[in-house]
Amino acid sequence: MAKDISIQVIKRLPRYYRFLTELENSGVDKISSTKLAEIMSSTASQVRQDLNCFGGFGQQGYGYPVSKLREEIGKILGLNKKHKAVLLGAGNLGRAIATHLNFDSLGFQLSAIFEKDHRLIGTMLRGIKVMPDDEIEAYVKDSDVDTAFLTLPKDAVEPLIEKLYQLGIRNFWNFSHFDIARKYPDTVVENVHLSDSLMTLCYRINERTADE
Amino acid sequence: MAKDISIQVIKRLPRYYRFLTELENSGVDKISSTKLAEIMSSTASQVRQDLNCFGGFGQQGYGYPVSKLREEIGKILGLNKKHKAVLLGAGNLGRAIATHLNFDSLGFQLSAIFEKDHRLIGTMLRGIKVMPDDEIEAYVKDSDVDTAFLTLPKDAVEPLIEKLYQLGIRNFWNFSHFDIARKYPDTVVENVHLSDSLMTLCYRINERTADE
DNA sequence: TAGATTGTTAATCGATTAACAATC
DNA sequence: TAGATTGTTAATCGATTAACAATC
Repeated sequence: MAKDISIQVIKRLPRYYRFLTELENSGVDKISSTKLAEIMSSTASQVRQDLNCFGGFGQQGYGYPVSKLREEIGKILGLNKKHKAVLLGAGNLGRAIATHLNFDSLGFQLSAIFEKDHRLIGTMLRGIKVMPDDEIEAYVKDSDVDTAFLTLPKDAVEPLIEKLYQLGIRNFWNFSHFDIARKYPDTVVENVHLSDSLMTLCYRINERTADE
Repeated sequence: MAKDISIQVIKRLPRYYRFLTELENSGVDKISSTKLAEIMSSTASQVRQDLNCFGGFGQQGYGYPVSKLREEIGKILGLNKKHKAVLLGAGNLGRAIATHLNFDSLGFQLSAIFEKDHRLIGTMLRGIKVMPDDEIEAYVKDSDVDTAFLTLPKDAVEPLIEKLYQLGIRNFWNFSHFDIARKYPDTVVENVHLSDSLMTLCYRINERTADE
């Protein structure tokens, strides 16, 4: 189906979706590529190119219908799906994710949480009881989990990842520095490297200061 | 100084840095662009182009000295600097960041933490006492803080951001959905949008599944 | 010296931007 | 109809890849 949309376009879709949601909530019902570009810090040309990758959602002489466009982008992203996911790690980061994100509207269903630390086992997060991490295998075997969220340090992910792979999990939201995609090329891995982001910030601050 | 290095190159630097650190720790003392490319899931050409943006760190016929290269990239990123930063929000996400990241080696010094929730005020994080958020102004005025880490929701950032700007803070590590750069074009903003990342994962999972 | 591997220029590829005809 | 704005093709720009001379 998808005729090779570039990753750059894909990475912009969540932002379109986010801004369109805001527009819809503030009662705006149509928007031009020019206005949308302004919000996106982009150009009208790029907006039209991006949206036309997926079909003509606009109307000439009028613009794009906000609500419809938002819905379409949601469908393209597949947010209506419910990929069953397990969260590994109920430390601060795991808890932040479990409590702040609304998985149901992001294409996932968080179905279980596992943790090694005994003090955290049995506590509740978003109505889900934190389970001991040696029960992962039994749990995943009996369910159709296809995704794992990894909020564990690299050292903890390393010995665990093979088991997850064997259990058939192929999709990873990875906060650790373990390079999953390199070891398992047939997986889908979205990395969130917070320290990389901070280093980039550092560079950009210094660059700006140097310019003056 | 910096002669307009593209953002793509900059975003790769933290990864080079990370892998070079690993190589150094495992006792490797030289590496070729070919080997480094393999680790980076890149090409030898790109590695050489990237590194040559900043000068000739390699030696023909030999390769790149791991330790030296790592050090140089650290300098380019400015990790030796210590930008004074305050963390706003000591919820799960704020605590995760405060406890997991080693700011000192990432170009920053976390100097204070502020929070609204009374139950968290007075608790310690990494040796720093969480302060009430109405003391931000007095604190920043007397210090040379130039950076803020924002782990608050959009609604909390919105009324706060003007104050931070007035206090002279121009650098933001922003976890909220508030669009700082759009309102204040003369700031440096590094956004971490976790939900965008998750939506991208969702798309890529569906795309992969559709291909089969 | 011969072999290896960089530094750097040139070629290719892809993404962004511009332009404009189509059309609401 | 006239005005506005999309859809889409063409032009430009920049990034990646390839090639090879320089050199350790």
